[in-house]
Amino acid sequence: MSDGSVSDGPQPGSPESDGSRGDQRRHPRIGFLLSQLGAHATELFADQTRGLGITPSEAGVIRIIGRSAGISQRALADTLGSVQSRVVALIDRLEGAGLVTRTRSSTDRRVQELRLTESGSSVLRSLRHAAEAQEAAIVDGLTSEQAAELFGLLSKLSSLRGLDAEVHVGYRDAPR
Amino acid sequence: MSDGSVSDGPQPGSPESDGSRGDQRRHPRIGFLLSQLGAHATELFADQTRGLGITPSEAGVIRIIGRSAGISQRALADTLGSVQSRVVALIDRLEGAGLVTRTRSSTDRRVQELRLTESGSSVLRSLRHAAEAQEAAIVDGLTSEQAAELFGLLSKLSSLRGLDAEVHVGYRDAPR
DNA sequence: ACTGCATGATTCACTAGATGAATAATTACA
DNA sequence: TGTAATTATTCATCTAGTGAATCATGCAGT
Repeated sequence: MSDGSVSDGPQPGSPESDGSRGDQRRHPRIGFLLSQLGAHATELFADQTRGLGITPSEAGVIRIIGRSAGISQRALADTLGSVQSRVVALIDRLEGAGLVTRTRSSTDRRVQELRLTESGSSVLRSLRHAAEAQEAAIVDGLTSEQAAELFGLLSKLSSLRGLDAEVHVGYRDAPR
Repeated sequence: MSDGSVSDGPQPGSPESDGSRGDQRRHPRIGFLLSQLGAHATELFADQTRGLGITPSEAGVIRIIGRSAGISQRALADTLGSVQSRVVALIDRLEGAGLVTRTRSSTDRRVQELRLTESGSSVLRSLRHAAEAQEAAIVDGLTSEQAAELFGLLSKLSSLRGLDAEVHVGYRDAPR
């Protein structure tokens, strides 16, 4: 992901995309900056998970299982905003890598209870450290006042958009 | 893209991803917010391009050709941070849709000169309008002072990261 | 002019991630 | 009991993207 992919999206209106030259851009292009910086943050995060031998998706799975031990694959799919068949493949890999276990529920033998193994928990700890390091890297160059201001504005935007921080990004629009 | 994809990345450290409950989160999680809002902006943009019958990647291609009529596929690939073979497929589609033309250069018959057709230009105009509307939607709910402040902070972050607004996001790391 | 190398476009085989439909096992319920 | 819903799983398929190989063309040096 760190190489030259065409990367769908991150350019909702590039700066001066037309022939009208000069730096008189009528609009702030906050959308463009958000897409660009968001993609950048996302790729930094991907670099870090790659160092741990997992993909960003798998990192998300590990985080969710970490805070909801025993969750079913169905519930995991809902939380991710994904579908069951995708979760099967995801867990297949994480189970094969020894990070997650499947155990049939004793009360409902249809469901697989998902839990982190010891090394799964270790990966989760590494993920948290990586996230903290990344946070520090991102605000590096801003004063703490600026960082606080930025956080406030982004939080406001996020709540205005109805993006609940607890729910996954790809989930807004409901898997039909 | 608007449905439940697992969407790699957009969660560089979710809020309170562990068992330690309570809302005492030590870090602002600006990285998380940036990923989330960036993904959101990207998806809004994708919704708009979909309405025009093109993908976000194709929209990027149209923008570039629009400001550099006669560009070669090779130069386009470099600008996109992609590879020639990918561009072939992209242009195949846009040419088939009647938005772009290929003409062999008279001075160097290896190169294909890319230009927008009339409807290609029309799509480009629609893209610009869509981008403006999206910009308005994004800052809706912020005062103009807040919007200006946010723009300043995001610009600063962007330049700190060395993200040149003219260069595509996926291009930082050079296609080896 | 000839040779050899570089370059632009194209094709092709392959991969990864994702999606929806079908199926089997199990549970819930009328 | 029997019928419907639910969980996990498999499978065929799709799309985007990648790198290698190929072909035609241009160009520099001899």
